[in-house]
Parts: sequence; C-alpha cells; structure tokens
Amino acid sequence: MSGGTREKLLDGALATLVERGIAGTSARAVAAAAGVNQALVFYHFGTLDELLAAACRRGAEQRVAVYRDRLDAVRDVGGLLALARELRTAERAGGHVTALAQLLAGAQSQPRLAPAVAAGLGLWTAELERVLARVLREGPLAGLVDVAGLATAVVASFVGLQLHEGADPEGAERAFAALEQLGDVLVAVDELGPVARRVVRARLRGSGPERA
Amino acid sequence: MSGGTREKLLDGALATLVERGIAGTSARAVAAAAGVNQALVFYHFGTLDELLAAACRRGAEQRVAVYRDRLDAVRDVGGLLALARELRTAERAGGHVTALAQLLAGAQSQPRLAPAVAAGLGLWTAELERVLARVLREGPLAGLVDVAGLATAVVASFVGLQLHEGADPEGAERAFAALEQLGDVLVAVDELGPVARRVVRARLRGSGPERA
DNA sequence: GTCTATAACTCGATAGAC
DNA sequence: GTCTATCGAGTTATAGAC
Repeated sequence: MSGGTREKLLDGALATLVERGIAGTSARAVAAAAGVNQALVFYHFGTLDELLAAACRRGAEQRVAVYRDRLDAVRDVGGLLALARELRTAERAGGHVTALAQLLAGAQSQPRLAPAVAAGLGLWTAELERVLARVLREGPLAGLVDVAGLATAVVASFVGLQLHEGADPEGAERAFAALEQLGDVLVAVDELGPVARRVVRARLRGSGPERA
Repeated sequence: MSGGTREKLLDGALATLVERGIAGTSARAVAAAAGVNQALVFYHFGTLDELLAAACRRGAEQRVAVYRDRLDAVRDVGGLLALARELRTAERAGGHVTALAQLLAGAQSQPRLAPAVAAGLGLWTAELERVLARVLREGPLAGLVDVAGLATAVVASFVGLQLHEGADPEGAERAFAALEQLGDVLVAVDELGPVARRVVRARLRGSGPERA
C-alpha cells in the first residue's frame, strides 16, 4: 500500500469495492481505505467515477499480468479448470474478480463506467481466447465453436459464479465441481479419436462458425 | 402497477433496481417509482433492505411461474438453449434477471439481502434442475455430472452474461452464440450412440458424482 | 500536493397530525 | 394507512490556506 497518493487511491478503490460493494463505495470510504484525505480523490481524478474506471483498468492489467505465465502453461481443458479453481481460491484473499463484478453491476446504470469495465473484462477475455485456441486446437470443438465468443462466455460465467459465491457458497462450490465434471467429459470425448470427431463434425455441417 | 401500496412498492423496487442499479436504489427512489409517499416504505417493510428482500422473493416467484410451462415443454438441450435465448430477449423489456443481478451484487456486502437472493436464485435453480435431469436422462452426461450443481452453474452463468450485456452488448451476443454452438456439439455427441457413450464413461470411471 | 472547512444535497428513519 | 416535517448522518464537490 506504499507509493504515491494516486496508487493508494487506486488500491483503496478496489479494496472498498470488495468490502462495501458498489453501493458503499463513496469517495470518503475510498479515501479512508487509502489512508488519504478525501479531497484528493477529486484533485487526482476529478470525479469518483473516473477513479473507479482507472482502478478497473489498472486492476485488470495487474491481475492478468500475474496469471499470464500460468495461462501460457495450460495445455488442456483439465489444466484450465485447475487454474480456474486456483484463481477462485485466490479470490477469497484478494477479491479482484469481486471488485470487477461490483464495477460491472455499477456499469449497468452508470454509462461512464461501462467502457472501463468492458476494457477490463476484455483483457481477461483476450488472454483466455489465446489459451482456448491452443487447448481446443485439435479437439472436437475446433472450428465448430467461436473461440472469442466462448472466451467471453467463460469470463462472464466466472464473474457470475463469483457473485453467486457471496450469496450461496455451498451452491457455488457444487456448481464449480459440476463444471469440472463437465470438463472431464469433454476431455474424454476429445480422446475418442478422429473417427468419432469426424462423425460429430458431419452432424454439425453448416451450423458452426465460418471456416477457412 | 395498480393494486395496494405494498404491491406498488414491490414493483417500484424492481423497476428502480433495473433503472438505477443497487447503488441508486434508495427508499425515496423506490417510492417515487411506485408513485407513493416515501415514509410508506418504512411503514410497510421496516427498512429498505426488507423491501428489497421481499421484492426479490416475489419477483423470482412470479417469473419462475411465468416460465414453468415452457420449461416443462423442453425436451432436449437445443430446446433449452432456445428458451434461454427467448428469456434473454424478454429481459430487454422486463429486466427481471437484471434486478436479480443487482440484488446479488448488493448481497455481497449486505448480509441481510443474501438469504433472500439465495432463495430467489434457488427457485430458478430448482426449476432448471428438473429440466436438466429430464433432458440429460439418457445422454452421455447422465450420471457423470451433478445435475444440481450444473443447474446452479447455468443460472450463475446466465446472470453473469446478463451483466456482461450491460457493458459489452456485442460481446454478450457472441458469447451466447458460442454457447449455442457448444450445445449443438453436445447434442451431436449425444447422438453418437451407446457405444461411444460407454467408452466415455469407461474413461471417467471414478471421477463423476456418486452413483447408485 | 495536501490540508481544513463548508456549501448544497441526499440518505434512512421517525414523530406526529390526520 | 397516509401524509408532512424533520433530525442526524452521509454524500459529492469546491474554495482557499498552507
């Protein structure tokens, strides 16, 4: 939490979003969390929304950077699910996805937040798209599912599950476990070999995304 | 919007959640949306949180009732995806899932909201669990994936996608389309027949949920 | 850049008339 | 049940001293 006032405020904004939610994230609450005078929010960022938007962008950049190496190391669907579980566990301490979820909720009725939140989500989506393209390279889904859309769906689902965790932790745990089982099934289908794969594709002729 | 004051306030609460988000849903804003005096919020519900909790429960009950017949009519994964798309379209007019999402965001830091939101989500989850159990009855996933957990995951994902729509409509559309493609693949795998199904299950021996 | 002080407003909630 | 009036606290944002 050291460094300049600007950085303290950005950290304080994310911490306040996690602890008090978007409804409780006032300029005073953020300044208190940052250990800084309340007027400095407006000196450095003009408005509270601008501070939150900046915190959203920087928070997503930092987190994505932290996980980039591990994302690069993922080789199959099972590895991706394992990383998702690790990220979920890390959330209990850091709460970065929680902060993003609160900003996303706020962006629904605060148009000024929407671009920043979309950018933050886009950083995660872009990373995941790379991983999915590699993991699904030769699997049965390759060429049949729009990878960019799938990446967005996975990110959105992760945010939804993280929110669910706050209201129903046991349910969220079961949901996560079920998705891991689903992933195992996909892996097993993948291992059926090229014959089954060709059968599946033949049945889907014309219903997938554009192919070269 | 006719009826007693209590009902006007419950409707006004949901409308305010959609228009202003959880951060902008004050007792005064709800009363204004309901066309009712502000003090009546506290006369009828004691606190604002109690009103929001009651609105959450009633809203979920009403919406689930509206969709129950159509959920009962779903016979396969494709039908379920078609219904999901219909529900998503209906959201643009009604915004009931959006209200639920805002309440879910608020519940993260407002413990008094959590039980009501968990109950509201639970109504959707229970309905979906029934449908999934029927749809997956003989498919490759039967017995391999915890249906209750999967239902929760689907509901959480839907809420996440709905929130995503507010910040990035094009991305949400692509995500939805990708999930439909994924559903098509699952249907095709399902049609591979009992031989492939048995191979998949053999590979998964011991990794699924408990079986009788 | 950082502070105090304050203007102007909204908030949840209550008291008390009707 | 519904209204007006209001209290006390919290809100964004600014002015001006240092």
